[in-house]
Amino acid sequence: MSASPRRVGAETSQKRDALLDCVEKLMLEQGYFSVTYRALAAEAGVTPSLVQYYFPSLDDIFLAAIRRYSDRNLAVLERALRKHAANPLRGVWEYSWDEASGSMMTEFMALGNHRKTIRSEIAEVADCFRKLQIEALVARFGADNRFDGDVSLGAAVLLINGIPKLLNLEKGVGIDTAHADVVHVVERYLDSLGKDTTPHKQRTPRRAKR
Amino acid sequence: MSASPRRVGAETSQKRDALLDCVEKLMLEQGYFSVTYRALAAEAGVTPSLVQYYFPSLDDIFLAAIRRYSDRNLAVLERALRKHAANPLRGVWEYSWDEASGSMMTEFMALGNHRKTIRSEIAEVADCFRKLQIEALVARFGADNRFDGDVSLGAAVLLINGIPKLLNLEKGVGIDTAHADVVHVVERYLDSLGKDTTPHKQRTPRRAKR
DNA sequence: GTCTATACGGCGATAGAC
DNA sequence: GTCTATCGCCGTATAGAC
Repeated sequence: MSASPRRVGAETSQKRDALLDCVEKLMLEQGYFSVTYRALAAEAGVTPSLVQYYFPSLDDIFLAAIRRYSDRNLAVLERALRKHAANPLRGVWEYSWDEASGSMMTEFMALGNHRKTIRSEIAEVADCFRKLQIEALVARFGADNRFDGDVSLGAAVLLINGIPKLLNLEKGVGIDTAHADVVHVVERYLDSLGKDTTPHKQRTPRRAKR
Repeated sequence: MSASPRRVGAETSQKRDALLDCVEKLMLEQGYFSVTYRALAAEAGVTPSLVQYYFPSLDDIFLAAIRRYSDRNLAVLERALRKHAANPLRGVWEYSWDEASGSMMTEFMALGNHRKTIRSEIAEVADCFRKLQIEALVARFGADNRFDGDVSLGAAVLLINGIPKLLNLEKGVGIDTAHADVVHVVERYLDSLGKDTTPHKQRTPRRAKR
């Protein structure tokens, strides 16, 4: 059907993979804005045209980068959940913290703010990761558990995932007021969950309405 | 002392203010990436050179925009805190939600990720705003209050401020799973604070260690 | 399948003319 | 105080060499 004459390098190419390594390096050291065809080519010691041969547009570069990065992260998450099967929220916390400390994800999210294709990819990946996490929580606490009688599994995942991101975001603009306090609070809460033999402890006896 | 020959338009100029209006319009409608000299000039009906006359660099544009925006927001925060003097955390919540829903602040934070001058300005503004909020909490709960026996005032401000930002960030990339749940949880918690006549209610009797 | 040379229009920024 | 000309980047499309 397509009549496009444009030719693109194979995904199995070693050079392509080396280029993606350089993309990550540039993103971490100088931010996504510094990833240009010319800069990337210089970093990898190839011509800009070769970069374009493997990645026809900048979006293709970032898309490939986020996919490789997510695949790696998926393994990390699965390991964390397996390791903390008895207290999966701690697994979620450890993973989220890990992910947020490297600033790759922050770069991707910033990118996603302004590139439609990146935005969709992030949404898809995040959805997949969140489902995995909820699955682990359901296995441990039951599908309609509510922490403290109020907080649904989905809400807990969102918060435990989001807090490290939030702190990292603030750190990125030079703020770290009360960060240690927040970490301390979460840590204590996670500890209290882990010590129970019952699936979960409702710290208030009343039952949530919905 | 300075020998810079560069000449810059007066800050009191009407044209300058009109340009800043257009900056906000462009940022809200199309994102900060769309704010270019040429686009801004076209929007305002002037020549690109005139824009550069008032704002020698793009940073000057964004800096002026964030300052005008923050000044306006400061008034909003002060009003919210005054309105909810009996339950300042709810004031903080309402303000934060308000601020996060318009995506101006998200744009600025994304900008701050890659522009040093913007980053410093955001940090300064955020620090000022946070101090105001903590001040209001101290007046109501006392300086060393800890919600639920664990959460310091600073941590509470960070979380209540950050959650709307977090949800907004996710919404920006197309995710809204469990958002309603989180909002519901916070709302209920704020309600529980407001109904007390005592400064705060410790939902668990035990006292935090530190 | 790999790789390159070249060209185009838009960009931020500067120097300097009116 | 207002505005133009110009420079060196950028993304990317194309045409074609090996």
